[in-house]
Amino acid sequence: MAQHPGAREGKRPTLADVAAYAGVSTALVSIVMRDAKGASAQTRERVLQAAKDIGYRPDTRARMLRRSRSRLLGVQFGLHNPFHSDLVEGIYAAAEKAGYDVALSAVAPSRSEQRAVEMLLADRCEAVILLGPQAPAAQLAELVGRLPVVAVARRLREPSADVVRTADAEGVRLAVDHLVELGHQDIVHIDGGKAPGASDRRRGYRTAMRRHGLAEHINVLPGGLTEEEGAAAARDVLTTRPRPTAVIAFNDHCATGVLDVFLRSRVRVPADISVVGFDDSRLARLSHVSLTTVGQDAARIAELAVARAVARLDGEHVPDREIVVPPRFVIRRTTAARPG
Amino acid sequence: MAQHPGAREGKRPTLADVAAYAGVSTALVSIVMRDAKGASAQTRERVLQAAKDIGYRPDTRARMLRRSRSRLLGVQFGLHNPFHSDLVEGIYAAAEKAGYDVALSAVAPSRSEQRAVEMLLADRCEAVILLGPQAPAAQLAELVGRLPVVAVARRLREPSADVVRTADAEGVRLAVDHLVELGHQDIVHIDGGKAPGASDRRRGYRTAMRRHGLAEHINVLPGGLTEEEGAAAARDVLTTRPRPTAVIAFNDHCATGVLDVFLRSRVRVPADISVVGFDDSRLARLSHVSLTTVGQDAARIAELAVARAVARLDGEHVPDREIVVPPRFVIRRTTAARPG
DNA sequence: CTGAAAGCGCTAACAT
DNA sequence: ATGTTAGCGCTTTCAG
Repeated sequence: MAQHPGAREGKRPTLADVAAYAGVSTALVSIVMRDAKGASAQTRERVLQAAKDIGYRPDTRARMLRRSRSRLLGVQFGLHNPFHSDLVEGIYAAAEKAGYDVALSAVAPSRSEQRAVEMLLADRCEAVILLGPQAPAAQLAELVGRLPVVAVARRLREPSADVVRTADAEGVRLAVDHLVELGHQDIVHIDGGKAPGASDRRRGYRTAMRRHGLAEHINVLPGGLTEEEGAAAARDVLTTRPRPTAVIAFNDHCATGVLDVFLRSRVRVPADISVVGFDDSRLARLSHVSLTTVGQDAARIAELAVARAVARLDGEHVPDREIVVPPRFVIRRTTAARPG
Repeated sequence: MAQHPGAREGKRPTLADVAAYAGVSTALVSIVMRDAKGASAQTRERVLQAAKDIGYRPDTRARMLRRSRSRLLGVQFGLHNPFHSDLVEGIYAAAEKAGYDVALSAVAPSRSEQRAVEMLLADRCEAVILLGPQAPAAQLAELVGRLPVVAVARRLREPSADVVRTADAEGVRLAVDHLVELGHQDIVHIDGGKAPGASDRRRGYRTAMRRHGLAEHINVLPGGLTEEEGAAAARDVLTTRPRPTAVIAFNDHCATGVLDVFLRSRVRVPADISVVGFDDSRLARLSHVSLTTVGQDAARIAELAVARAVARLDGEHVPDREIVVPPRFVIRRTTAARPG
């Protein structure tokens, strides 16, 4: 026996039902449901009770349709990316404050960015926020032609879309400064290949090293975004002579892989070698990891991205396409003075 | 200068616009857009071209409204839960095959299950799939009164909702069997407290131990779902005398915390002590982790959950409320023969 | 403060 | 094969 016989056609209660039940007009019910003014406290009460009685819930779709505004912010995010999860959480909060709903569309190995964005468009989102988009600039530009687009954590050279990102280069500079202060010279960078932000971080590393007169110690090892790639690179580090005394990894995940390999190889962190991550994700904060890292302020970035999207929708004058958020350097327990 | 002047009021092209442009009726355009029959190949071509020319995209909401079916499956998931990410990916795929769209609603520290479900209801999802819901049974039952509900990875004693879950108890039994075969006796279980599945896994552990005549070796340590909690429990393990030779952790995350502490304490895995996880998440598969674990088949669970939701919507006769998916035991490199 | 009525963009009968 | 038309559930003037 089906529990929801004809769930397909099942008519949920509508405004009209509530109106009939409460003995008022649909318009009045609408007013009450929207918390608009124009109804006496008494009527309001009665309508609310009626709605509750018959289990009425406003229909977002009909509402959107009528208002010809969806008040919907589309968010494209990497399903398996913890940093994106943090951002999404912040976006939910910021959007609510701004009076917008959020439509999520995930990108995964089996679901392309293209598809993800299509859904968002079909849902009539008024603007989209793309987290770490990999789409070619041309494609983004085309999208910008249709609606406001905010790209997060992705640099664009001729920004067609708005961009909110962390000052990647500066973040790495902070890391280098910190390590140099601790006496390190042989500081190696495990990079992120062509991931968003990777080239900036490489550049920041090289610049900072040079500024400290450590040009000859510059050493960029190919890495990646995953623990696996970090682990592989860490093995390279261990065979490098002279052996580096400090490692700046592309991100926290990568750094975790590095730590793991060092641990297994009886290389002590931070006594023998210091390790710095990037993101200040949950991972870095785990007490047994306690990773020194460059913090990206997910909450702030999320807030700014939403604010920017809303500003565009409100037709405000927006001076700059790009918002660069300064990183915070978080010193924990994986960095220490150079050994010896 | 705003790039989207009046983006608010900006009228996107509608069916009528396409119709006018192509010089046909809206009905015909509708037919073409839905790929329904009733239009000549020639007209079809012309309409499609017109749509492309003026950048038309069907409006999902209006479509839903009119069809009085949304063909929308609501999915509630834990934003920071990697296993849920795997499930979501599978659900996208399965839903598409079944001709449904997916509406995602995340649960996070700052966003309760209650809120998440509210959104799904407001969006007029026809059915909801809840991943690892923590809501009390009564609340679920109430929800079931409104629409078909499939709870994934959560046991219900008097299932009001449909349930798709892994045979947790059996999974742990497989782990115990494996360890006993390797000669282990002092096998400790780090549990998951009141997380979904935790009590089943505890029970499975106790039962299996007893069946092997190891009742006196039963030892359940309070743990949790996170690396942090796993790490804390691992410290307990190290102070237990006689020291256990094997650990079955609540899940892979927890096991990772355990591994980390062991590594730091110079306790070799698997030479000194064996470790087993649960989930077979990405984490377990990382080459440098290579965790022996009890695999939950995310793809299959996702598929079954969608199938069940669709079956309910189709008013099919469904014999059982509960679908229990057998676990796969995955032997990697964290288990070995008992030392000595 | 309340009600009647006109659509929002689309689909599905029903005509032609 | 194509056009006409009546709503889906809601919001929003505009009159009472």
